[in-house]
Amino acid sequence: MAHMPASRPYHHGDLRAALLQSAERTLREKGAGALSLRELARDIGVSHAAPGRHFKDKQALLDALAMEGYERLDRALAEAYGAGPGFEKRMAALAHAYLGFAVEHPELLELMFARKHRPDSSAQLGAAVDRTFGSLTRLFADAQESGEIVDGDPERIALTAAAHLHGLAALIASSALDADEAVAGLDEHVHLLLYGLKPR
Amino acid sequence: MAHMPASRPYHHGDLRAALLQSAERTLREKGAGALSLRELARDIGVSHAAPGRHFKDKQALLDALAMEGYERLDRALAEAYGAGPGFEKRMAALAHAYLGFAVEHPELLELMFARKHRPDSSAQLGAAVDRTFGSLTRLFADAQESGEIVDGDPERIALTAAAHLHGLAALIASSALDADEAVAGLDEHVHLLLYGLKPR
DNA sequence: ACAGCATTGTAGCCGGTGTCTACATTGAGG
DNA sequence: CCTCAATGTAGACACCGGCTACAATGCTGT
Repeated sequence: MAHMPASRPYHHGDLRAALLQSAERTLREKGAGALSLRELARDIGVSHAAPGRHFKDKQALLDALAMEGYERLDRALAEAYGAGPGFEKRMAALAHAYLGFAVEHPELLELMFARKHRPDSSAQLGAAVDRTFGSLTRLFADAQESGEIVDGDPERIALTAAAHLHGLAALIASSALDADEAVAGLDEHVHLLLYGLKPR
Repeated sequence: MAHMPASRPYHHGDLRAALLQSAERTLREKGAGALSLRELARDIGVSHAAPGRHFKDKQALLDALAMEGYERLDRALAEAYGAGPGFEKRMAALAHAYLGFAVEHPELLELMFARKHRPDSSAQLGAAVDRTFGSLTRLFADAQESGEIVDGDPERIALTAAAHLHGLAALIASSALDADEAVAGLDEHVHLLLYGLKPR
């Protein structure tokens, strides 16, 4: 089927994907609060009840969107992790990747870490969070073995770095912090994280 | 009108405060998404349009709630700052105060750092953020003078600490991180922040 | 090939919501 | 005491999410 005829077929083909795509667009442009299932359906050209066949309710759509966000963020972090050998290089790459994601998709980040999820989705999303911070855990486990990082519970150390990055990202996403400024000073931030606030 | 049983006076007296109080309650109990102006009005016993006299729209109410949140957080941080002399003591107290707030009022924290605010409110809220992190800035400025803290742009140093704390708080509020666990390991986190991840 | 059936889309309804406007009641100041 | 701004009310409107009954479609087993 080369082209869609003037009259749409009764079945859309892949409504679910179309909904997610359109939803992501309006999320980016108008924010999560302005997202309406009916408007999505109108834009796509199906009836207002059609989305209900693919998402149990609105929150299910938002959760699916959040999952997509985690996948994207994971890819970005994994790519950064492979940016080359060397702990500090990788650390800097991960930091830039995380903040870059926050700058490019602030609404999505907010959605991913929103506290309102359907109970059944929250398990998947929790796993997604663990996966996301997994790159960090791996990085620090490796660095600890080679003695580049202080001893101690690796989980806690990874959490320290994760909290630091997520804090910056969250402040950017909530526009409490100027994005460009934060990115510009990011290397210095990473340095402070690694070497501490106490003089050496 | 005829039927007013218990003869509530036509004017409520302080509807604005009552709205905020009731809103804060439902925010705590059912979350921000479940907040309805009409329901608030019903609970208080006024007509559905009465809230409109005190808040231009729903977002204005939420913004006012967020402002209250900042005031509370500021008080908690100021109190922690006065927890006694000594940089490290104050730092620990601030950290516990911030995370305590996140544990007790996760929905409020999310609301405070939501990215959807009325344009006119966002200025006030931005100022509130600065005020909130002001305690940190002050703390680090003092510590820097007495040589307890590494040299460098004090704003950036304060932001490092702020990001760290806010990251932990945000992860708690989004229930991506277990609250008790985070609070239990908080002193260790502060230590890592101060002394860095690199071995000394 | 084709009958049966699960999947997907439709139309209509319901209760609820935010916001607007016209009107009613009140209390405070000239 | 009289006016008038502030506050509360009632009704309307458009929209939304979710449900149900129904229609069109396409897959699968025989």
